[in-house]
Amino acid sequence: MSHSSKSESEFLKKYDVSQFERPSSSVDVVIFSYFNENLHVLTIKRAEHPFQGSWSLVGGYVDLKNDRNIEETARRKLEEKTGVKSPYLEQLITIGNADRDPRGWSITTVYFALVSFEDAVLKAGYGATDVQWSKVTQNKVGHPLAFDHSQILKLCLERFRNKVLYTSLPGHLMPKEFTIGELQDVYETILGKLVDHKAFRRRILGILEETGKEKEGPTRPAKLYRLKNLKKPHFFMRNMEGNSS
Amino acid sequence: MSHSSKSESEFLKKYDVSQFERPSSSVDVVIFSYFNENLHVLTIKRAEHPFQGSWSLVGGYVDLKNDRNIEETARRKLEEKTGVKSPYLEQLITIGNADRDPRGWSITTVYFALVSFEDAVLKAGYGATDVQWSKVTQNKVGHPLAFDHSQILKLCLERFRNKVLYTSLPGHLMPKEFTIGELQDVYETILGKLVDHKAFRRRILGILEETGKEKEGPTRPAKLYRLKNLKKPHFFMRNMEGNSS
DNA sequence: GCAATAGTGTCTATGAGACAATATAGC
DNA sequence: GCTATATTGTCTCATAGACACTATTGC
Repeated sequence: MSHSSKSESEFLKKYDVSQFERPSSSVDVVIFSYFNENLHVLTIKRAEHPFQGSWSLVGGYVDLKNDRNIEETARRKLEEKTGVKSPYLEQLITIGNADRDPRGWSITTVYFALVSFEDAVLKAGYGATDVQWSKVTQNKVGHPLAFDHSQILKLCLERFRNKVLYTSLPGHLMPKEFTIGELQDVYETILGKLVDHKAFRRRILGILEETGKEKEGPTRPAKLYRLKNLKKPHFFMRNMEGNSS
Repeated sequence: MSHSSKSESEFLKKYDVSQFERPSSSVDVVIFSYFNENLHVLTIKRAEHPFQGSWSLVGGYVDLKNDRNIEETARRKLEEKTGVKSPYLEQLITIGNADRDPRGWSITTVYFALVSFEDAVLKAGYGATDVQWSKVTQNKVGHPLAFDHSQILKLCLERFRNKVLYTSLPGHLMPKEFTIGELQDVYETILGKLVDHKAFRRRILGILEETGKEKEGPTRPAKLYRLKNLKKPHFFMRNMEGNSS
């Protein structure tokens, strides 16, 4: 501690954390999953005021006693509602202003998570009377959301959609083993447009590995793949189509 | 207010904002500029504890009375030190944990800004005894930084460097009019490697417009350009070279 | 055989990398 | 002329898009 000095430690001893008014600090997690040919986002029905009885995204206050950092807050909330322990989790943005919460100045750090539908076991838990997957269509869910959560969802979808153009992120929405066709369906749903299957295969094959198994069906069986190096997502050198900026 | 109800307004009336302990909320701004063939970042010498007398990035607490949102906090801090009113400003990341500030749990939202050297008029102002551009070399400045600011700077440089591969961001470090060669120098400094000049011109010309003027010198004069549509930065469809992920 | 889905072959278009060639200034 | 820097020409290479073609299943 080269910067430390007697006067600094004395300063800290006398420092009063409640000296200035602080905004509230929360974390929201936009949890996506894919099933029934649709993207879904996890929503909870709020048990308490404000917005009691409204649907909202998953979120909560940072727990200064138990969370070591804000990402832990996000993981805790996510596991509390879905039971999923190591999802794809990425920090999206932080929104802070005087108006977003009727209780006053509020700052929220928004994460977005991708979980496989099979892995999630929903549980309302503390603060919620219900929890459910809400179908995402047209940058929205079918009901209004509390606070500025509709805006947050929209922002998140835009970022996700853009990132899908040059990453393998949708792979994290899949079960452990899947066919290229199934993965392409997910890409097409998220992007809202069809993708050439030859170009898609060529591109995506680089980050998949064969399982040796096949998916049986009423027509020609498809090879089952899994994601290669699950550590970090892959970034392609080129975007898939129309640049969105 | 469809969600509102008598009980909600009563709840709000009785709501005590100091009920739960809150972390401190600050904003840090990594302000970059380019001159003397080097990237520089703005640093201030701290007037107060903690880290009194150390150099640090520009930052400060959110002012609940005067800032309408956290981006305004960032702009306020930036203008306070540089006088620049509308720089390129982008939110980078939010870091929150119990250890980064000796005063306790602290959350900071980090922005990064690009300003033209000519536009900045430095002023130490409140909380600083000095302010200066620190030369950036090897992901670092020449002196230690307070708090976790060295880490934040490194993170910021990595993100910036990566973004330079597919955007026109370095254009915001230039004076209003500049030559393609000058812009290429900036790209090369940031990336830490040489760039083929033909490929660079081809790519960058799409987002520049001629001023009709030329830069005189001891050799062949170079055309002066300015950035096209100053509104939003351009994203190229392809990266410039080795993908960094 | 047919229908349906899986998977391949192959041509074109775009734009980056490499690098040689040419242009224009001061001397 | 020579030097230095600016600017262009052009070949190659990687990879996306388009789209026709072949393969394998159930019926």
